[in-house]
Amino acid sequence: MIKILMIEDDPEFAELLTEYLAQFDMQVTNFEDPFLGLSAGVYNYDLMILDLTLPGMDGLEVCEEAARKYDIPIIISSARSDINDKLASFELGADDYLPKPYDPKELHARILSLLRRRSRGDSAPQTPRSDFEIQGETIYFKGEALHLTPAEFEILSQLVHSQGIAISREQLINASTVMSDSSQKSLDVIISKIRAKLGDPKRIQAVRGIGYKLV
Amino acid sequence: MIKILMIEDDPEFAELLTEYLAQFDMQVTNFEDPFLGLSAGVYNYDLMILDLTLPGMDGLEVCEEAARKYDIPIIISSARSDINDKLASFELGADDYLPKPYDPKELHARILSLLRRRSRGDSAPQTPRSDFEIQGETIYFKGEALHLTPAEFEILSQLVHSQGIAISREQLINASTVMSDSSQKSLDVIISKIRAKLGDPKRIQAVRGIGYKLV
DNA sequence: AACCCCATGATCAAGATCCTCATGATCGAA
DNA sequence: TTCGATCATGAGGATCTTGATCATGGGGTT
Repeated sequence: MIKILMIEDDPEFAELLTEYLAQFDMQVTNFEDPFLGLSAGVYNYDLMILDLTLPGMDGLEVCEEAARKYDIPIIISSARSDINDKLASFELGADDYLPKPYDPKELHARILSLLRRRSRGDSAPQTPRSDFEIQGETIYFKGEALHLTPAEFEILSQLVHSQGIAISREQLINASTVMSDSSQKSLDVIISKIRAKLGDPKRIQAVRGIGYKLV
Repeated sequence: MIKILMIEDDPEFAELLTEYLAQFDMQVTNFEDPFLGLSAGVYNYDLMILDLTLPGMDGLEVCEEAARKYDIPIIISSARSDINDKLASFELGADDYLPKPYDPKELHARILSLLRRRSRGDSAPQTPRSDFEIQGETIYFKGEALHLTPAEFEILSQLVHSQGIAISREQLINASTVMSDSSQKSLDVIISKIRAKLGDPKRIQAVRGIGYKLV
C-alpha cells in the first residue's frame, strides 16, 4: 500500500484522482488546506501531489518546506503551465511537474517511476520466507551454499529476486555480464546445470515462449 | 562536470541542447545512431536523454536496455506526445518524459531535479564516474597508486581510456610497445596480474571471443 | 478425442575460450 | 657476472558455447 499526501483545493478533481489511484493500491489523503496538509504528519506518506494554486498560501512555499524538512518526493500538479512556475518548482525541490489537464494514467506512471527510482535497493520488499538467500557472491539454498559458476550465479540471482514470476530469456541473458548476448542456446545449458545443483529440477520451471520462473 | 549521453537523430536540435547545457557545466555527447550510443560506454555517463523516433531501432528498446543494464537515469525527449508512448516509457524504466517542443530551461531544471533525487534517496552509493586516474606513468585506483610493470601499465591504460567498452585482444597487444605481437598468450597473464593488483577481479571482464572490458 | 506435426525445451558431449600456476627466457642494473 | 624484475610459454582445470539428439507440449485435422 502506497500512501500519498495530496494538497489540492478542487474537491472534485481530488476525488477523481483518489478513485483512480485506489485501483493500484495507492491510498490518497487529500487536504484542501495546505496548512492542514503540512501538519498532518508528512513522515507517514510515500509521496506528495501538490497543487500550486492554493488558498492562503503559495504552493511553492509548501513545496519548499516539504522538500527541505521531509525530503518527500513531490509531484506538482498545476493548472499553471508557465515555464517560470516550472523552473521555480524544480528549484525548490519538486521532482516532477504535471500541467493540468493530464491523463490520470500519466500521473500513475510518473508516481511509479519516481518511487521506483527512489526505493531502488531499499529494504527488500517483504519477501515471504524463501529457502534461497543471497549473500554477496554466494547463494544459499536450504541453508547450504551452492557452488555456482559466474553465469549460473547471475542467472539464479535474477530468478531468486523475482521469485514466482517469469523472466524472459532475453532479460536473463542481457543482464548477464558473462554470457554473450547472441546465443540463446547457452541459457538452456546453464539452467540445466543449476537444476542439477539444486537437486530439485522442478524448482525452475520453463515458461513456454517466455523464459523461466523460480517457484 | 556532469556527463550526459544523448541519443537524438536531429543534429540541429542536438547541437542546440548541447550548447545550452554547456553553460551549466554539463557535457553532452550525442549519438545519432542508437546502436553506437549504447555501445559507447554508458557507464561513463550520469544521465541519458533519449529521443523516441530513431532510425533503425525503436527508442523504447533503447530505453529498456539502458535502464535494465545500466540503471542510468533516463529522460525521454520525444515529438510524440501520445499517452501510450508516455506510459510505455515509464513502464520500461524512464524517469521523465518531455514532449517536444520544450524550453531548454525546463530540461535543465528536470535534469537537476533527477540528479538531486538520485544522489540522495537512491541507495546506490553515488559511485564516482571512474575510480581510475592516470597521471603520467602511474595509474591511481581508488586514490592509491598502483605498482605496475610496463606491460601492465600499457594494457590497463587502454582499458581505462575506454572504460565500459570492450577492446580486442589484438588491439591490446598491438598497441603495446613492450609485448611481442606474436604471443596472444601473454595477455592472459598480464590481465591476471592486473586483476590481482586491483584486488577486484571483476573490474576487468573477459568478453568471450573479443577481448577485455573494464567496468 | 485421437492423431500427427512442429516449435520449443532438456540433456549430453565435444570443442573453444579463459584463468592460474609454474617454469624458462630475456634484459637491465648493481 | 650476478641478481632481480619482467615477459613468454606451456599445462591443467574450469567454464562457456555449440551442435546433436531426445522429450514435451500445443495446435490443427480428421
